[in-house]
Amino acid sequence: MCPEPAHIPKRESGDERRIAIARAARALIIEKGLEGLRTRDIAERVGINIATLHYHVPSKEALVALVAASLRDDFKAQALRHPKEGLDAGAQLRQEFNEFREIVAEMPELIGVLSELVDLSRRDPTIAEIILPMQAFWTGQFTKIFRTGIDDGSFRPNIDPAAAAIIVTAALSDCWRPHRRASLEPVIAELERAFLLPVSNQG
Amino acid sequence: MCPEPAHIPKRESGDERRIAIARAARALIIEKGLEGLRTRDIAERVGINIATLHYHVPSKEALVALVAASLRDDFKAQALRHPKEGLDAGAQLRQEFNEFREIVAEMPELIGVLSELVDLSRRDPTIAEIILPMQAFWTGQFTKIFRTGIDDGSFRPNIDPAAAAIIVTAALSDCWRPHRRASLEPVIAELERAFLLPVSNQG
DNA sequence: TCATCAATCAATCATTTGATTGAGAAAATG
DNA sequence: CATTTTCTCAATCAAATGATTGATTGATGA
Repeated sequence: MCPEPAHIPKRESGDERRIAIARAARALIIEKGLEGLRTRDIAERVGINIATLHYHVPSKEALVALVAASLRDDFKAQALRHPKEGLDAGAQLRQEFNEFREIVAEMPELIGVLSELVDLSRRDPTIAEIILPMQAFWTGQFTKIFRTGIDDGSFRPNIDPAAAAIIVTAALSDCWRPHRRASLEPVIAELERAFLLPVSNQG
Repeated sequence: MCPEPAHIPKRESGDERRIAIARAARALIIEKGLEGLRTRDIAERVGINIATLHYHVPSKEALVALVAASLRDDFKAQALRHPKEGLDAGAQLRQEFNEFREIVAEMPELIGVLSELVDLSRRDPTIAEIILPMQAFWTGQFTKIFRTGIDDGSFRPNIDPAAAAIIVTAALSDCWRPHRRASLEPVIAELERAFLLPVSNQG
């Protein structure tokens, strides 16, 4: 079923409220952590009653799932923002780095909340179902890039694509933490040196 | 002599109790996450009353700090278990990898709890004071190794030691997660290829 | 033997917290 | 307008939870 195409807009729609709730929840997860997340705080930040919150999101469990889904949606939207067809492997890798820079700049809480939910996925199958495919997608993007780069000779030939992809995503995620934020650019530069072959004098 | 009569509830010294409490708390943090950690559960696992728990550890905050300190102690003990003097840089790097393998094998919860507390350090200065120096120590070990390896010519000469250390520690920590555990060896192998120079055909 | 103190527990407290109820307001519908 | 549906809130509940109290137990030393 597609979303209703040319229907008349409702009043303050439930969808908008749910988006506002997810946004507030994400901010609060960053501020207080998953263990400090309270439905009352979310309602207050959105500016609604706790009962209204429960009208739109039936339970706290569903709320965390909503947050997970919102992360996935934002992440996919970001991944589709930049075309990667026709680029060589090195350019694709740099494009991925740029996308990460944009995420850190424009949705600074995304990686942090994602990191908390990846932990949560260990013990919550509902969340795992949303988060793990998303993580697999991100790692998979790098894996494909590494395969391409090995094939066209621009990357170090003895790379293990899957292992390298884990290293890259783990390093980038780590640089999201405040006390590591300043290291993002040096880390990206080091990752390039680690996997790209030095360019000889090319035109 | 110290044989233990099994059926008699033995009274333990304060230090022993605190160690048992920290151990139980670590296990429960892995099972339920920091957000699912309950003082009652800890007391039950240790086999003591909730009031006794509060006698030994005054508050939940202090309890988490106790866990952080126990992580630090275990981590330092492990770091001192293997001598690294006199080894060349490559051997030191492999020694660090071996220590990590031992931690994963012998204290499988250490890295996971550490990861949760690193997150917590973002918002809790008391925990940050314990955890961040510990993290800095670990990263610093790798930084020193990379400097040594660059100097003696066994590592890729254009390594940024600090950035490379972040990459290594982030990648290892990431491999602690259950769905990444199988990737530990490939990731370690890839890290070696990324930073060590090929040894045989060099010349 | 007895006084002292660390260690322990049953019972309970005071909040916090996720969730519900029932009533009502504000659109949408006819 | 009347009716229905959607959305909202004040009040409240029941359970969970961190913490405390007051009494008890066992070890130690004088």
